[in-house]
Amino acid sequence: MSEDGKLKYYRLKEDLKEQILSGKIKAGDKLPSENELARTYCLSRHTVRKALAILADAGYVEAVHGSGTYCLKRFGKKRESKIIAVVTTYLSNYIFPKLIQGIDKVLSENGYSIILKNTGNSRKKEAEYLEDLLTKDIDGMIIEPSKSELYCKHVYLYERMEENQIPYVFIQGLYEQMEEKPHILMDDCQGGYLVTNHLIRLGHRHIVGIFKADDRQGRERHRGYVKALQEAGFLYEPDQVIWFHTEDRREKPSAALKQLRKQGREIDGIVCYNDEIAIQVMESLKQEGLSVPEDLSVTGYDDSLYARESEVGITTIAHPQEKLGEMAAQLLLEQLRHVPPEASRVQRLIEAKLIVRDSCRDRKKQLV
Amino acid sequence: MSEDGKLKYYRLKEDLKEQILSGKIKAGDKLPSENELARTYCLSRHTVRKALAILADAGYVEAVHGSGTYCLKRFGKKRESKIIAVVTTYLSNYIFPKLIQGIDKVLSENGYSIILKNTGNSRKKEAEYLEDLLTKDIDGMIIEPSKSELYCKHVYLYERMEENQIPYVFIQGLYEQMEEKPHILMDDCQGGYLVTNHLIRLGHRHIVGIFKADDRQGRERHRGYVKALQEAGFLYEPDQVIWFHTEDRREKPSAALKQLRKQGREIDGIVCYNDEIAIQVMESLKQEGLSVPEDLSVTGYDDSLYARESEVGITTIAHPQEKLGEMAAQLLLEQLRHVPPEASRVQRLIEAKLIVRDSCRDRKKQLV
DNA sequence: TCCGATTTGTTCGTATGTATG
DNA sequence: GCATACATACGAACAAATCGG
Repeated sequence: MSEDGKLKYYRLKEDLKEQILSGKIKAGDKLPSENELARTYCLSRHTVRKALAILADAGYVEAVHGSGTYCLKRFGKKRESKIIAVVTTYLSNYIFPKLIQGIDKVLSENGYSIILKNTGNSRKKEAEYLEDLLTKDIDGMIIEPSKSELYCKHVYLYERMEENQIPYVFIQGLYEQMEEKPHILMDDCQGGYLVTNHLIRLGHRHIVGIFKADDRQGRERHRGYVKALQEAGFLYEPDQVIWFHTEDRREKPSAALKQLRKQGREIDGIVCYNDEIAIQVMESLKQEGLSVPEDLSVTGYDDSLYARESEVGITTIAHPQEKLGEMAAQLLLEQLRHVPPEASRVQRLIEAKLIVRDSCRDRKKQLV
Repeated sequence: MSEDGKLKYYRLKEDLKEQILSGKIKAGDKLPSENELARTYCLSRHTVRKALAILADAGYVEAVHGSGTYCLKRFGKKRESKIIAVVTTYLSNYIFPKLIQGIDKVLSENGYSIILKNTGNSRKKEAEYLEDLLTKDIDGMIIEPSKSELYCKHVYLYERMEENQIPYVFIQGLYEQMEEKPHILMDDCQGGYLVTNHLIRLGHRHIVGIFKADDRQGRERHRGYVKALQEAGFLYEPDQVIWFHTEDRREKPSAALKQLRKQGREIDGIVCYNDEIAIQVMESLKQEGLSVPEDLSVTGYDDSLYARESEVGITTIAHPQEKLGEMAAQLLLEQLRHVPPEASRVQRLIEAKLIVRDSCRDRKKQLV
């Protein structure tokens, strides 16, 4: 019934819609007047009006009393919903509050609401939510991709977003195939470089790295770690690096470290993926009777509460998550305003900053 | 123009809408036929159809070909939007992530999306957001009231929510005038009782309390503190309690405590509003050359990272925020399912649990 | 500033098609 | 099959807003 091509108003409606979608009628164009359409299509004006009413209701055109009927810019979207979707991986993550705070600050100031989606770092969930969001009436999206180091199988969903004129901004991570899309990232490579370089300058020579294998941050921090080593003229030994995954994050790092030490490997410094891992490692070293920083230096990442409040303050990397949130929101707003004919290709890296605390020792000086 | 009462179809539409909203026409009722309406209102059938088309579009009625036009159940809401609004006070708060995680878990499992609103504990913002949400197409709301200890001047907005068939659940706090509304709260009184009683049982006699004056939690924890003192037969001295506000939370507690000690007041235990205050107090005591728990015992509240990771583990109160979130979401879902003829009046208190760490000393034993 | 042609908005009458009970 | 009710369609008239002259 709803596809009944016999109905006159339906055929006219479809014909006009096709002309709009194909570009024959462009945004802002004035449509033929009702009487003119009635003449050319051999219909009564009433029937023409019915077809136009449906198109107006669906947001394709707008009738202006006394002037004419005009084709709208963003077909199919009646009005701005003033809703932005924010898709994140973890809510439990200790950096999430800062991030969402930054996003909320900018967006709420501009009258937008946030719809929150949490993937739990699952690709399947991400795809599911993107599909759901496509059915909803959102104006834009800020997305932290799940397992961003893996090839993305649902690029088509992002393409559908673009077809629906829904701009989006990547944060924290980015799929390889989409590196030109607007995004805001932390300079994790630089952060990894900073901590490693810090240890090297304090006279460390045998620096183990512990990194997360299944996200961009892990890979980037590792890249910085390698860069610092090579710059200092040290040989990069893959054996010296421990890789862990989301699933084994609670045991793998300390277990693998014990293993390394059992193999008789000399270690004087450990660059950890983040503060949580640093805490875990320090706990494990303590149990083995080693003290930080006297016997071994340890660095963290994130400048979280762990780093500030733990027994031995952790030397770590601060990265302004709140600012990242703000910048991502700002970038999205720009995209919304310019109704981009050619999508603006803005990408930004946010600088990391070294925070020196008590978990690293200057090995060039003797212990007192 | 949109309020033009001169237009016939507009008047008929408004008249029918009024009859539906007032209950004269009930859900499921069959409306008079188009011809009948045309006769009784002295209109052409076309005009009647226009009015009915608008009502159908707005979701009040549904026309069934060959049968008649019927009044729908949830007037004005076309379909379930599957969106729930979550209104919180602070995003920066260290308990927010747990809370939202619990809410998200239950709601996303049931196919709902969350729209997030953050009031910054401002009444004005809360009212503003409620108005905004009323225009949006949400199915329900979970709300943490702002400055819940003050009288609520915008109850009318909550009444409008009910008129629009949008159920809501209060969490964390509750306005005095709305104590029968569905809510889920932490038993803060019990928590305050537990820590105070713990100190008393360890032989403390001069227990100072530090509480937040501008939220329900502060008042309730204070109530528990008083209850424990009275139960133990101690005199409750108001001078022994320090009240602070959101604005002076960073200085007031430690400053007022110094003042008390300067006045020569004997103190052997301090019950703090939360872990953050406990950390602040412990820092301040340290500067004065006092050690915790040897010289003074201190308790916190929240079982946050501060309590777990600080130098001296803080004896504190755990309250499962994630569970609170889950229960609130569950309660809201119940409300949504039952489409309550009489709003179900469910209220629940979640039990507090004492976590003993190292910040309290047993004063009945001598120090070694 | 006003006029008048054009265009959309409202309202009526009438006829026919089609689904329901 | 028939009455009833909604759906589509045509024609006509007037009202109200727009816009160029």
